[in-house]
Amino acid sequence: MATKRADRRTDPLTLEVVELIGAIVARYHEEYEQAAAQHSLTGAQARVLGLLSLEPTPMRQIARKLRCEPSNITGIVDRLEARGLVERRPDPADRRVKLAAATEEGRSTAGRLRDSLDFAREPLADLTAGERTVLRDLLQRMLGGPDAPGV
Amino acid sequence: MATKRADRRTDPLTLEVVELIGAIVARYHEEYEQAAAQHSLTGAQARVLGLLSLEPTPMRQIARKLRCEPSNITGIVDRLEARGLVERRPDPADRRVKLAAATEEGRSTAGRLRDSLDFAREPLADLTAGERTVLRDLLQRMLGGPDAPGV
DNA sequence: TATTGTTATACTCTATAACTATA
DNA sequence: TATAGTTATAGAGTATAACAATA
Repeated sequence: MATKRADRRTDPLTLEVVELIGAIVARYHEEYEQAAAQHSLTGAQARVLGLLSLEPTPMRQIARKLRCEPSNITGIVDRLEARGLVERRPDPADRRVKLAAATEEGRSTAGRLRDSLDFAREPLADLTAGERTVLRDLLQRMLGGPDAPGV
Repeated sequence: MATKRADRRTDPLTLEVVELIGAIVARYHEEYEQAAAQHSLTGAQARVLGLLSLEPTPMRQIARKLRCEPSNITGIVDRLEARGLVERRPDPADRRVKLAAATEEGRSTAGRLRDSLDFAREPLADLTAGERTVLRDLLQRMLGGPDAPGV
């Protein structure tokens, strides 16, 4: 008979893939922190700056995207602002809101940081286009891709 | 002519896979911290406890495996020890060394924590054995697997 | 009343430097 | 002298609770 779904959660092949994903996650994080440090940024600062380099964002929304308490964002943006990478602007539509926005220098720093994040790009370059397509599709399904039920 | 390796670092398909890996990393971390919190552990405490549940380990070696300074391990083990999950033992071979070891309760907690880390296992169960094999091979090559040059 | 951002507080993680006890 | 573990210190991230300004 065919393998049951429950069995597929604990079989050796699955555990092997779980180990590999753990290794990928550890390495990704390490290289991300390293790249941030090369620009004298902490990981959290780099994530916020990367977000703001795309578009000005209310403090509360930054917290939602980073999945942390809004009170933490105050300090992180304070430190980025002190370095001239970010500025706070009023929101014309709602005077309670403050929009955090990357400055010109902030966008430049964010861009250089993105370019230095070679971890994922570099090893992927060794795969053929076909292999990368397969990898993309499998990862999408793992995350609950476009075809996933309930999305 | 064929696509050059350098181009394969910046083509849309590669960037798409990079995005997906970022999403996997974010979700993995989030669920790991969540699982740790359910046992009233921080992420760092959970990682150390997981390590010690495998075998007693000198303080210095824990730091090397977690890639942090040895002085940090003192506090983390202190807190785990205060909760009875870990104990310090002398090393008969070298009186400078202290072996941190998980207690019976510590091993039990580590085991329950492992079981609750369903993120990777659960979505993988939706893939067939063939797909999981392909995924394993691709991830191995990304990490510089057995066939990688220079290993 | 509810929401936005901030402040105050406490805890943890982190790196650095100096200390102790061994080797 | 070199190494293992610790202590002291300072900066950063985190959650919680309370607050002022605005909606």
